[in-house]
Amino acid sequence: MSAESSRLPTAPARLRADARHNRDRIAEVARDLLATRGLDVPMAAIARRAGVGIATLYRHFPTKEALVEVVFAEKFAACASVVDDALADPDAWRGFRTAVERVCALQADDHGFSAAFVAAFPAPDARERERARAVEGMAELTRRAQAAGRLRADFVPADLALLMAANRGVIAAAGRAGPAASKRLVGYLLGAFDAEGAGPLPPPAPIDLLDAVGRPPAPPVRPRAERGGRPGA
Amino acid sequence: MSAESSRLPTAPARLRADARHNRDRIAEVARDLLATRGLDVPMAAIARRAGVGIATLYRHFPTKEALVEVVFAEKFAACASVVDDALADPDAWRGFRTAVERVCALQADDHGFSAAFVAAFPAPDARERERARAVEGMAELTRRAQAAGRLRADFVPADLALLMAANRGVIAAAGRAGPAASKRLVGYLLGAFDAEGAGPLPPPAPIDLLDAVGRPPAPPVRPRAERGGRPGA
DNA sequence: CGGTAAGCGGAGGGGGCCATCCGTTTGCCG
DNA sequence: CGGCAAACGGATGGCCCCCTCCGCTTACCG
Repeated sequence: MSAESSRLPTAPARLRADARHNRDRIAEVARDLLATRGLDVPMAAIARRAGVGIATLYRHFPTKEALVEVVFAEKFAACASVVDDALADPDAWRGFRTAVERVCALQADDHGFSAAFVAAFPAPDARERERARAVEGMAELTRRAQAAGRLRADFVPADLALLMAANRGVIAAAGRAGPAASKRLVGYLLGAFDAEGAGPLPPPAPIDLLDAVGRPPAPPVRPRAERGGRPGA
Repeated sequence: MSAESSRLPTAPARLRADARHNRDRIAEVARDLLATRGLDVPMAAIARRAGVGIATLYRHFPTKEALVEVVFAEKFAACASVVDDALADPDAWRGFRTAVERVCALQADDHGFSAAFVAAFPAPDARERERARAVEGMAELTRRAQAAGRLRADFVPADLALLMAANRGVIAAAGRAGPAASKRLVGYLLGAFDAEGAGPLPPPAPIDLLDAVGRPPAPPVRPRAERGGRPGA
């Protein structure tokens, strides 16, 4: 955990003070916008809100992928540490349950997280290994919880992917209510996974059917030209 | 159910034979491509595959929205009739369960369906009323199933939206395995909804975590220019 | 069979996005 | 305080998408 991870070997390690400041500001803004509006946010928007030109943004992060990778690195780490915590729990079922809840909460708190979890991009090897370790950790939690007899026997690790995919869908649909909706979904599914039957449930979240089923991502205002009347006139 | 629904009042009711043929072919191709590749499929792709020019496509369907609306009209109807069937079932819980299963299956069979359910667009009034009726029908199924004591009391109609959103996420993530993954998710959730505890479960579907969490929609080949070495050459 | 309008196809306008180029400004070191 | 390289920013190119315009073809009707 040194203050700053190593940089590309060819790049100069020292940045001018203003450059460093801009870089940090860009990362900060990107974190916010990516979490709020997802991966679709244009680079130009990030640059503008950071108060820098587009060129500056691209100088610090040669591609959008690179920016996303950097921004979500910490989320990765959080995810991995959640799994580690869970593995340390002596109660296998509680460990499994809290790991699921916390990972799903990470997903819900950050619109871009899911999409960037694997970064969608090649992903550096180090990150890739970290991811693999987290996945293996979840599989281990699954085995333990099943051995403890609390997780139903027909549960398979792929069901975790199912869960996360479902969670992703709910978050995308619920908008502002994402975290609440996610909690309720997870509550239902953990109940379904539990060999001993259902427990209490998080409260319902106001999620609309239109959203559930696929309202367009962001139809703010479409002042497109009139149509209908032929151009004749 | 006349052979052809009424047309716009200003448009000529009679089409030339070739025009009619082309229109049908376009609709057919659009059905296929929208179901397979989702709403993102470009109009040009539809036109090309239908063997017509882009202008022809736009002459028959003045906007992409209009095309999607027409193409998914029948899916709407199928959805509504599923609810009607379920309402006719004397066993309230079975009606609820099969309605959920069948609607989710509709979603799974057609990538574009979710996104087009409300068409994302204003949607004609008739369609809008149909949709509202279906929603009300589902709410009624919910009440009956709860009255029968088989659906847990803390279930709320919004949980149906939750379910469909989750289903949407799973389908988007599972790709080819969408229908299987959807079935398993629905199996879990119906188990969680059931006041009497879990039943048997559909088999697991091979869904990868990368997909669950947000692999890019379609990264076929990106032969983009090299980067990495600074432009300094 | 011939005239006419309905129908056709492709080029291109307009917009959004990612990424780059180049003239200008500015922090840094002596 | 002066000079230089590092850093800046806006304009720009390329790509993809939706949609429209316009000259040519072809089905239909008398």
